[in-house]
Amino acid sequence: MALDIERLRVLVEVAHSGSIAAAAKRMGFTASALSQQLAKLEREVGERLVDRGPGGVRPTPLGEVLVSHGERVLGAVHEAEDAIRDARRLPREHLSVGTFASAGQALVPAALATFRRAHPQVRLSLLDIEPPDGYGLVTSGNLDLLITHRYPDVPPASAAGVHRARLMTDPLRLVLPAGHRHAAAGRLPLAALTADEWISGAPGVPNRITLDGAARRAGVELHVAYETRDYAVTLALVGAGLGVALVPDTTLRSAEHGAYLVRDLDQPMAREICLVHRPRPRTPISDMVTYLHDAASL
Amino acid sequence: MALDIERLRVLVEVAHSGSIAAAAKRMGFTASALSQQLAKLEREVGERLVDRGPGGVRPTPLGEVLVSHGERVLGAVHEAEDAIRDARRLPREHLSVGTFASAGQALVPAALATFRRAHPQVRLSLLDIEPPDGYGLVTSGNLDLLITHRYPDVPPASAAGVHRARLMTDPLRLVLPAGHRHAAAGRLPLAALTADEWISGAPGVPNRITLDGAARRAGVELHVAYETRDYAVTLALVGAGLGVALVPDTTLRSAEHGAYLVRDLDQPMAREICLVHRPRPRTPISDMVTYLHDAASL
DNA sequence: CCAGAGCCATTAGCGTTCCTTAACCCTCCC
DNA sequence: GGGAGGGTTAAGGAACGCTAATGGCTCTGG
Repeated sequence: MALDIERLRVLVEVAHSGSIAAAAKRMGFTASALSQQLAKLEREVGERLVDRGPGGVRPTPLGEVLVSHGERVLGAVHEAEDAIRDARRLPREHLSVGTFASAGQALVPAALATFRRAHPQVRLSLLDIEPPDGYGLVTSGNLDLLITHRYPDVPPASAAGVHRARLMTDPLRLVLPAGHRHAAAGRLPLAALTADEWISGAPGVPNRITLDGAARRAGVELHVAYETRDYAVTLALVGAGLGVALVPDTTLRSAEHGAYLVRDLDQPMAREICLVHRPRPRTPISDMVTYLHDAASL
Repeated sequence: MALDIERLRVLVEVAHSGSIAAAAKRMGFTASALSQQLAKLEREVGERLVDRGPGGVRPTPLGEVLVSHGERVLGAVHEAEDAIRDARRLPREHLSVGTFASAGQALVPAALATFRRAHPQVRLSLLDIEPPDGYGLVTSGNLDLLITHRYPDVPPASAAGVHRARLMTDPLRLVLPAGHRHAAAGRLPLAALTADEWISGAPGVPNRITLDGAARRAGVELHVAYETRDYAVTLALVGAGLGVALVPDTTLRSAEHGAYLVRDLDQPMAREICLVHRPRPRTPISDMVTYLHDAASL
């Protein structure tokens, strides 16, 4: 067996993109080309590597294995290219940063602005990546820097082969409608809010996992009436008096003030915002890490 | 810059083989093909990667960098292939072992015989590799197992990315001609042997480095009159009364007895025999490691 | 000193591979 | 039911990489 690396790259890109068509667009090929290469790879391996479904493809278990190994191969290639650049004293001309939606509002713009002043010649690209995705993109070198988060009770993604460090701790604060019956309280136990309707993510969304875990530990049952993962929508719903919610502090700081009150739970919780990158980052990646830490410490 | 991985493989194979022609033979291509691929790679990188000399080529400094990265890439590909084999429960059909010359006499044959009984369907290939070479072959996956050694005072090869463990300690013993003036002694200081002619390797050969280091520490000057790295030749020279030498114990045990005496230095020295392989070896590599440990403990 | 052997670079030419185009099948959704 | 998005298949054409042949270079041996 001799795996062709270009085909491996196709598999990885397809897995990252979620569909053959999207991967083809990213790579500048037609979907037909990728389909053929993928079929050939499956013939070589002797087993299906992706399940074709409507709306896209998903790797099979064996496909997952090969994707993760393929990411390591591509990562090693990227490191080789970086080494050549370093040895020849050539500057890096591109930097790609992935971030989750709610981090993009305050943290990232400030750091990006500083970066642009310091490295005007480096082309920046920003990519929306919802945790816990994105680790594979860092491993394969497609992504230079990933800004991700870890909510309480959410099992941590494996960071094998990459470096992950906490950027900041972001408290999850309690948001109540104006005029809520507990508006006078400073800190509230979860048990005082069992009669309220909650606004959180759908099952599986980090915010929801954290909320469910807290409820379980407090021995209470909460009623999630509205499911959204968008905190702007959440705040609008709270402002309309439809329920209560847990919202990260950074999101509140950059949000328009509305008809809601911010309080805290008696058992404080927080999400961690993390940076993920390949080991031993060099400039300009290391600079961007610095700027992000600066922005986070304000 | 987008490094082509097949060209990287060419570079690595050429570096390992020491010449384009030899690498071409190994890979089943013509020398012309590899020459072209190598030239194209150099054009992409923008700098020379190998120095063409008579009798072969040697990597430039930048070439060395790219070779070591290329080895990691190829190693990751081999790991991917192994993962596929494991996932599909397919047996491994080939195992390649590299060893230095003087280990092949007792240790390796015993282990290989056991291995052949346990895994008759696995094709074995044995390769002569003189330390400190061979680590790159393990990294790239071309070699499954490397039996190497570390002599005192010899700077250790970097084992980054691979696993190295001591297989056994092999004392370096003093060999004197029959009838030597110190034949009655059991242990001798190096200072007692400054009048003798020594048999050792040429400068740079591990045996010689160890001997020079010991002489330096003892504050004495030794006279190396005969240079050979072949211990059979060494023993024959000693037997002929031409000088004294340091010879590994394992070599003595598998050698024909001759007209020489075996004694020890008062400051005992030993070489270490080490096994090098990729991390997390699976069967049958792990079995071979076991058999080698068994053979070493006899 | 010259002939021969090795080794590498170059060029011409061929063969294979891979990509694109185009058409068809499928599911989902308005 | 038709359109949109996604995946596959078949056929042509372009590009890439290999082989073969030639020439230059160095070292070696008679």
